[in-house]
Amino acid sequence: MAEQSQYAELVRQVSAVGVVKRGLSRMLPAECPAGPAAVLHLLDRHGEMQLIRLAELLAIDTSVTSRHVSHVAERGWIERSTDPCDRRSRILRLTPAGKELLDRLAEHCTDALARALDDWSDDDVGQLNAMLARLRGSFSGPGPGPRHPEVTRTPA
Amino acid sequence: MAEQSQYAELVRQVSAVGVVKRGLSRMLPAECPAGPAAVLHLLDRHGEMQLIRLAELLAIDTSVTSRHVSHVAERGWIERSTDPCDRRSRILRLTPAGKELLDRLAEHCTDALARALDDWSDDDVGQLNAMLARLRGSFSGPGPGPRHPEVTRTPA
DNA sequence: TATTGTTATACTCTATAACTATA
DNA sequence: TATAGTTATAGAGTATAACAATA
Repeated sequence: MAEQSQYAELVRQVSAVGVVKRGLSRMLPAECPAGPAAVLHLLDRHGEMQLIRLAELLAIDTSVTSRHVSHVAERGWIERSTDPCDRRSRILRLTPAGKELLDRLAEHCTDALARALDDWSDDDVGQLNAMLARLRGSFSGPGPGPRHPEVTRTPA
Repeated sequence: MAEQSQYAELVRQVSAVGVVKRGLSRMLPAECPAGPAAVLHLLDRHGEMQLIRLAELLAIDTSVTSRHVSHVAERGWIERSTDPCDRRSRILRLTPAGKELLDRLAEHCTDALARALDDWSDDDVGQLNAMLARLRGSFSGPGPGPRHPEVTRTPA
């Protein structure tokens, strides 16, 4: 159990991760922004899957996932085939073109990250990855609690 | 210097921090979303300052900062007084009402975080904070490199 | 009736660019 | 001319709700 000042600092640090995200986004081509890129990455890493599972891995709503998926499907980077076992669902699979794009992005991002993080050891990055994964786990668990209650509002 | 697989994982982890950010946002009242809340927090922590300095601390554009500041100023949580030394700039200062709101938010968030992170030690949180700060530093430095170049685009 | 996926709508956060007022 | 701040516009990302098709 940590102290309150640590929590406040954590909230600030998490908010400020936005700068890093935007930095990473700028490495991506306009045609394939961060959301769609994450779709390609997960399909490559975990293999073909249904949309609902993809949404779980992305930790976002299925409606949003559906749009990202449409984006990459329209460009031929993935294909959607109807599941013969359950014709409601569609199987999402990376195409060779998608794999090519992904490899190109990975290479490009690696170069840029290697420059930005040249003083980070492999172990440093591994530790940060582990802590972020743990943080996410702590938040997806029983839920972070209810929405903030009543606020004494100053009239607009 | 870390390996490529670690970088790829880092990109995913950073993207996925969004879940945590949204979890934190849900703790906030509708009247004071995350952006404005960060303004209050920084003014409390660093004392009165100009908008341009606030934008630096938030690591966002001054135009965006200006809107967040207007949001909290309209609700009486901060006051903007013209700097007598330089009448172009305005001094931003937390009001007692703003301080009250902030304390209420801090208490509420601390409770929720204490529940979500009950198995994190003070040291764990401190380490994560330090690594996130370092990560941000690595990205604000000489710049993460140029935008992604040409993409062999599949016709839409 | 429940589930998979899609679409419509709205909100937050952000950047770029054009503008005002002051230095 | 340059700087502090504001506003207009646009884009990415998200959630909620309503909907279609299938189970």
